Amino acid sequence: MKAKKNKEIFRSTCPVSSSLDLLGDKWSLLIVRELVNYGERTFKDFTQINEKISTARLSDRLSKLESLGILTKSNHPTNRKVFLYNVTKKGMDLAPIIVEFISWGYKYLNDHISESSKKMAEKLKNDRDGTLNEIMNSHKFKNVEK
Amino acid sequence: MKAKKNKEIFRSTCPVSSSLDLLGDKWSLLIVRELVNYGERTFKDFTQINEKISTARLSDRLSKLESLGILTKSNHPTNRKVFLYNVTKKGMDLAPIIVEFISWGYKYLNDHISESSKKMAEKLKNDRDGTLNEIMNSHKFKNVEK
DNA sequence: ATTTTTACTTCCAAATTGAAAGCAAAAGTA
DNA sequence: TACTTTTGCTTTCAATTTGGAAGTAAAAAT
Repeated sequence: MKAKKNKEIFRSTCPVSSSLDLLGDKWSLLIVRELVNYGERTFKDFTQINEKISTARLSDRLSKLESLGILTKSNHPTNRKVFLYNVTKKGMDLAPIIVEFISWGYKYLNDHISESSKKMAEKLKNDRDGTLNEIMNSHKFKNVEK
Repeated sequence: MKAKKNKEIFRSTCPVSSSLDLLGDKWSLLIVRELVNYGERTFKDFTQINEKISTARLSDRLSKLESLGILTKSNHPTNRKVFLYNVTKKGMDLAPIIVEFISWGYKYLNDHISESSKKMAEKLKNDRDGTLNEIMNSHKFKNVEK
């Protein structure tokens, strides 16, 4: 059966709104943040982030992000029950967005955020391009094979 | 009466999740995009954006963004029925985030986005810092007076 | 052989959003 | 001056999305 894909996913032809139509929910960018920070994660790892995502929602988002080509899902080499989630190039290319959220949050929510985030934000403030480059080269990413 | 403000606004002390807790709904960043692009808007202007926001939601978001200090609301000089919405420095500092969404959308949703967006995205690709600077200096912004 | 772990799914209440209609005051028009 | 239109909302309610708790099945660990 032919699944009807687009029930008007996109509100307009603006790249900002269209990107938000794909990623602008409560969790997608935080899942990407996790992968950008750690490179490879399991389902359980995601359930243990500070923001406390429910397993139902996590399951939704992981398959959505996989179908968007932002992450890949593969088998653990020895444990058949565990799956490994990796970021793709398309996902890693969201790092600049994440980084700008860090900088804005550091500037305007300073007394609320953690010390470790502040260190990262200060590093970004001193050398945005170098730090971003470092982040984007800190993990190998897997790509969807054709 | 003392309104209880924070019913746990923030999910964690991460600047990414905290920024998203303030701005990560379907409309806030698009309202900011409008102000970044045009500098000053009326309620009616916002109702005419391509993405078609309902007036109920627009009203919500404008007062929320005003209370966050991201925009200001002021009287029209001659027409007392019309209000003018302007971006503040805090709001304009979201431009880097918007700009990164443009770049990501241009790269990954290229065949969906408008020609004018593509031009902006190409300009950003050639000279990110210069273009961003230009954007951020293209409008005077009003700040909340203390 | 039994218990625990992992990665989910199911269910349903609560919160958020969309769409339409209504409204009052100000502005424009005759 | 009376009437119509415009503007910036508010109200209502159905539809969609999210949160939280519980359940499940297969694999791993004991």
